[in-house]
Amino acid sequence: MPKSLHQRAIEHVGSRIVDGSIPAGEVILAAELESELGVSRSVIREAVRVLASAGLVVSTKRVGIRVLGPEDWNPFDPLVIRWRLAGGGQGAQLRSLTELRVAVEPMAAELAAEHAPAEFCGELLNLAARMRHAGRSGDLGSFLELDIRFHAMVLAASGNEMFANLANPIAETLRGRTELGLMPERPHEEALAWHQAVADAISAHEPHLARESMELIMRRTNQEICGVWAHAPRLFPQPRA
Amino acid sequence: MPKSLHQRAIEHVGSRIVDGSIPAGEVILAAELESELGVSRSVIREAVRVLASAGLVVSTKRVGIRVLGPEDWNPFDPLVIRWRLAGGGQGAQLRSLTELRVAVEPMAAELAAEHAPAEFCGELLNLAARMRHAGRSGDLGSFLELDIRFHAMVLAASGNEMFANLANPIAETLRGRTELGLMPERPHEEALAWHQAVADAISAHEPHLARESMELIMRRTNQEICGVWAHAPRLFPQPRA
DNA sequence: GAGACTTCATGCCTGCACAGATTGGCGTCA
DNA sequence: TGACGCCAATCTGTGCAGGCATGAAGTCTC
Repeated sequence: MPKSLHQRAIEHVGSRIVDGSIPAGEVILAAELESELGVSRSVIREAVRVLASAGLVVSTKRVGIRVLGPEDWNPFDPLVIRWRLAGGGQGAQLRSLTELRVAVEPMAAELAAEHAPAEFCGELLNLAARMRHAGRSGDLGSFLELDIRFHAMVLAASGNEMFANLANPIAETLRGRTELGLMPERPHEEALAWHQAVADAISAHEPHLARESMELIMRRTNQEICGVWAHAPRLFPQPRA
Repeated sequence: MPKSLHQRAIEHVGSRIVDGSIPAGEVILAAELESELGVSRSVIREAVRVLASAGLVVSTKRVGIRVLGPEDWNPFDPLVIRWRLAGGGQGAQLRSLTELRVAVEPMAAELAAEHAPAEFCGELLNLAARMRHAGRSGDLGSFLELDIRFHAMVLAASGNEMFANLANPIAETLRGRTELGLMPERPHEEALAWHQAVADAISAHEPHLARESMELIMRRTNQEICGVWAHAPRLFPQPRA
């Protein structure tokens, strides 16, 4: 599937910046990229503009396109997240996203219990039942996809569009977790019960119970993931802004 | 200060989309924008590419530049957040950001207590002391700026770059809250004590205490903000993805 | 209703002029 | 001699104008 030249240019440069192939501080010239990719100026210029909007580069006259470091990247940019998950900084990205999940999902469950429309409640109950079935029969592939849809549904049901927007990176987190073999052979019976409890509490409009049930899930998630990547270096910006 | 034509084009089109002047579904032509802004194609094309990366538009051959609706916007894009805060959707944006704060900041405080380098602890204690002084003397302007720096410092001290990146929108949230007169005449003595407790707990490396103290702050914040904007409509995407 | 044809806006390319930041040379002065 | 300040050359992104290619939408025919 040959995408547009524009997208390929973004991909080519952006992925190399995020995986460290092009170090921060490096200065590249638009003309270099033109000949390197065999495309014209307009393609390069438009791609650079998009990369600049993600904080990956700044372009200044007479000097060129300066590559910025991780402290300047927009960590919520979907492209940045994807490139980080694909490359070497995978562990740090998974840990960051998991910490975000642990913070956000209990709140999302609480809000969902207050505001979720009926369709979402029905779908949540449906998903919880199917998760139990898939989990008990050991169908890990189906379980993963149902798990993804369950958590995306809770985030959407919160009615907070920022929460809902985290569904995609969180889905990638869940996929990454299973790909790396951080999941148990088959889901714990407790986990199945907790998901059911979340769906029940949201459907019954019990915010406090929904939050607590989701916190149980997140507590285990946090142990599973953040323990593994605890050694990965943390990024601290300059204290003085 | 006349910015670059590129930035002005982004601003012109993007702000009109977010504030609803250009409704979702509308199709605009690049040629229209050229004559409307009196700039050349390259400027328009580069601007459209950036707007497309934020999910505001999609451009397809033979049809033009189609404006997308709020459900497709990237709610974490700094430009989108700024435009939403500037326009009519201000209330919903403030509520969303506040809910995000309430979820994230206790977790950030917990992580900060585990990982924060010494410089951050010193600065936090310093800021807490100055906040108390400014708060008791009724200097609300200074208090606001110190409050912003305090919360930004906690987020940075968590060592999670996604949390740290929320400092700017959260700062705007705090400014918006005071501009709209949602703050008390002078800060409550309790609030001053809670901020001090957060700084103390982080400095003493007591994660649980840091989280609980921050939760006290957030609980009040949530009451102050989300109560006011409770009526604003919530955005629910389609349950079926 | 299926397929071929026309249409038309974006995709992509190229040449040119301009603006502004860096660099280095030049002259001045201590 | 050496350090400083000014100015001009230079280099690179910014913006402009125009061209052809592409492919999706609509139309027409069978």
